[in-house]
Amino acid sequence: MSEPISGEGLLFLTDEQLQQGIEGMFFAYRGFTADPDRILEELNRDRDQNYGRAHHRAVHFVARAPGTTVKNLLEILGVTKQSLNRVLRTLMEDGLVVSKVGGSDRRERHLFLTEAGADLERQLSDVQRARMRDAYRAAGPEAVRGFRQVLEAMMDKELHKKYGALRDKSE
Amino acid sequence: MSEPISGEGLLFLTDEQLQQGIEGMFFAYRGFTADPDRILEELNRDRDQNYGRAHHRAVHFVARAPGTTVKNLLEILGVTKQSLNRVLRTLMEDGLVVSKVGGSDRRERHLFLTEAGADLERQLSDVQRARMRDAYRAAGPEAVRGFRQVLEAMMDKELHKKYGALRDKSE
DNA sequence: TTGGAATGTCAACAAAGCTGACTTAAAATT
DNA sequence: AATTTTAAGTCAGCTTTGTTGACATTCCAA
Repeated sequence: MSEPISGEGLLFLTDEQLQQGIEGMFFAYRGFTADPDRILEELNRDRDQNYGRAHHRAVHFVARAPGTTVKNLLEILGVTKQSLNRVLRTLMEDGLVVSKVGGSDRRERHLFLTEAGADLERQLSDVQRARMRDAYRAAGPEAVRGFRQVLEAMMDKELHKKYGALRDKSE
Repeated sequence: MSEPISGEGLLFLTDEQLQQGIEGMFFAYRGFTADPDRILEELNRDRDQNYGRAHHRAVHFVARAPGTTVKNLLEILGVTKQSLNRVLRTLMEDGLVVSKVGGSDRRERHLFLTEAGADLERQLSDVQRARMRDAYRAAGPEAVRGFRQVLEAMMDKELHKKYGALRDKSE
């Protein structure tokens, strides 16, 4: 078996190497979501309302960009407003999220976590960060840089820029 | 703003850095699945039966480990047999997948792609590999190594080992 | 020969996405 | 001032993809 050759900046990538990257993403994403999924499942045991990944995502991005509008959240999550609305409604009913009428534009609703919402977010965030931290530590700082670079190159640039702008505004 | 310090092998990871990793996974996974999703949507236009990500995953792993059993596929995909069965049934009805009764154990069904199945798989695989290739090229060989290392560290080790064993057998 | 494993199937349900049609309020534009 | 557009929300209905639970069949292995 001959090793793939990589000259300066030029990469000879076999289909097998790419395929392994693809499967790496698949398996890693599974690991990445496993811990929050488990926590939500446990929380759902007692309760009537069931929270899933959609709720996690909503709570995550509201935590990260407090005061963001529904419109913004829709763009980031890439779902329809009907779908998001169902999620937000339950979160608001349960007192985890509140919406405030916009100051300059009163059509807009700005979203915030309540204390209870922040608590849930922290629980989910903690385990996910722990997994990420362990992976980073195991791979080392050089690998982390590379990891970030490849992820960056794989995502939709427009969307990511938009999100970056949002986050800056919300601070 | 002070830069995070990283000594030899020791990483000081701020929550912000980890959070960015988490969001990197989220956005990158979206990009990662976007192209196959689009192709499937186009194919679904004309047809009666609709294929989605579940079908893509099934076809992908059958292509990668030809002759694998339903049991194995269940473990890899992490879904119930009822859920997988629904997907496999439509794929078999449409002549994309065939199952053969096991030689040594006749309870087992070994799965294979037909020519048509391999065609679909190739279509989906091509765009996904193209995206991966572009990302790899943009990030460079050093980054790719790091990327693979972090993914490796993030996934469930047992599952991945099991999958590796399967692939080896199927060759 | 019997127990258990592998597979498949039926029914019913839930989470989370979708489209389409519509309302309300407010901002923007003409 | 009137109209159009935008933001948000709602209702109804549908699809995909996951879940349980119950059950039948086949057939290997103890």
